[in-house]
Amino acid sequence: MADVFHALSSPVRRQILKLLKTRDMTAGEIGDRIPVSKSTLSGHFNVLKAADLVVTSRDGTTITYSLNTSVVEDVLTLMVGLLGTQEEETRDADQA
Amino acid sequence: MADVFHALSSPVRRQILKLLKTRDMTAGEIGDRIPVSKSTLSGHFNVLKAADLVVTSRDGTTITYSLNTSVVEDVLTLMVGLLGTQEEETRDADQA
DNA sequence: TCATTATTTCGGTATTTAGCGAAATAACAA
DNA sequence: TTGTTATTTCGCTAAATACCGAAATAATGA
Repeated sequence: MADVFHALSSPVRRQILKLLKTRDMTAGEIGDRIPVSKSTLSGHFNVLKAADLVVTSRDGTTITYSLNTSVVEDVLTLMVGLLGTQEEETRDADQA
Repeated sequence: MADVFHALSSPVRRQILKLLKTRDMTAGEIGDRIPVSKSTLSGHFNVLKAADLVVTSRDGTTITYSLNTSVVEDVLTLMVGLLGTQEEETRDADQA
């Protein structure tokens, strides 16, 4: 449960969590919604995984990310929703 | 309420908040308890102020820092207590 | 005004972080 | 085996952050 705070300190990572709050998504789907290279996104995934905020499951070549539903995580997503992903968000696709 | 998450991402800043949760303190008192230079600490104070997590009041030459008690802040300090300041904390004086 | 105490601002360096494109890995189908 | 799609790892650069000591600012008392 090491660096949850650090994981949450990035607007991009908060947006990833926000997307995953609506439903599970593959790395590619997330990539379609967040304007950042795949490699950069992969780095963010690693941070989120290290913080235990997301879990993955592989199905063939695609990897699906899901929020790690746990007590701590509940509190955190509550906060994400409470405070928004950031003042003016990265928001490039919120509902898409 | 801009970067609360960023403010919380530093172990030193989380420890400052933890200290202030017990009582208000002057910059000097906090300096006595956290092993970091006064100038560095001052930088951390700025981050905490920018995030609206602390407020100050001057009395002569001393400046006292207090937690900014507000709805958001309540949730946050709750989290700080819940998760600790970090795995192995900076903790050099918790009760001192 | 000069000295004293408390705190901040000012250079400066070192570490961390975010970002990229290209190459590597993984799973599978032909 | 070759090819295709999905994702990650590997250098790399640029920007942000943490840290320090020294100088500057602020408030006050002698």
